[in-house]
Amino acid sequence: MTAQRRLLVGIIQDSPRHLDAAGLLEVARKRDAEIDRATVYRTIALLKGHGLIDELDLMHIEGEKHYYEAKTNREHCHMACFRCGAIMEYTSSSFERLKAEIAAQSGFNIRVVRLEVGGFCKECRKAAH
Amino acid sequence: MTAQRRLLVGIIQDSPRHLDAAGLLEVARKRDAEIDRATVYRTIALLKGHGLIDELDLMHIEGEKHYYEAKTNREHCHMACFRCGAIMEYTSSSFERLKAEIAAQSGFNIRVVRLEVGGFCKECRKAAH
DNA sequence: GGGTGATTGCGACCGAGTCGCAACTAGGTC
DNA sequence: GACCTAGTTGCGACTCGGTCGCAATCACCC
Repeated sequence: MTAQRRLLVGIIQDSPRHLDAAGLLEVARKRDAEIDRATVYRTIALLKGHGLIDELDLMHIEGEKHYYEAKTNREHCHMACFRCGAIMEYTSSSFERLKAEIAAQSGFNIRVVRLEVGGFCKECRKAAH
Repeated sequence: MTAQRRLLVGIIQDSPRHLDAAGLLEVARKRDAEIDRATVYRTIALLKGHGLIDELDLMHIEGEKHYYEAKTNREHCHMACFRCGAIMEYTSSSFERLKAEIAAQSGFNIRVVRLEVGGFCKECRKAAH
């Protein structure tokens, strides 16, 4: 447990928005100017491997970045609006049930689930071509 | 509609396995040695934009590649085994219902849905630590 | 068959992520 | 508290998936 790792974990847990590796580095540098890109990537890999954070693509709405969030106890999906870029979350017990169904039917030992939706949000629907 | 596009669409539709851009280029080159990397990427972007193909990450089991498949009429999810690397598909009406539920509850106009699962398959469960 | 807007191939480029290595540090041992 | 060592960091070079600008070419329409 190094100072760098404590810092990065804290940032991910406290961040209100989803951060990508570059964003995480940027925020971390404000508190530790010496922290390196490689350390950020290595810490992300470590946390991911231990199942402490989830990786998101958010439908690649903004380049090929990967975003990270602290693992929550409730499964939720991410919805990305192709027009305004808004990211919304949706939590549902149906999703939990589907996950259980998949595990039961396939015999899979599920470690990570990622449900992402792309489309147009309520506000942008009218304006969408 | 150019010969290159026809070729690429045909390959994606007929491929038994999920191809990434490099794999697609490789297969395409067997029938048209002149076809270029950029054309492959541009065609993928075109088809994706028209909603004719879906993009998959398959939980980044093998690097940061993106895989593509022709859009099917039934929603299905992809399960990737972290140990043996097998990719399995799972089709379920619960998934269709969840999609409808999300659309109804959020007011989202859903264009793309991606459900990916990572874990250990039936055969690898015993061996998994 | 000729014109033209879209598409291709090419090469240079970009940016996310990885790797090897030497310096450093956490935290266990005496 | 000083010492030791395995593990971690910072760094710079590198890989690789994907993009871009441009000149040549092609598909399609009249």
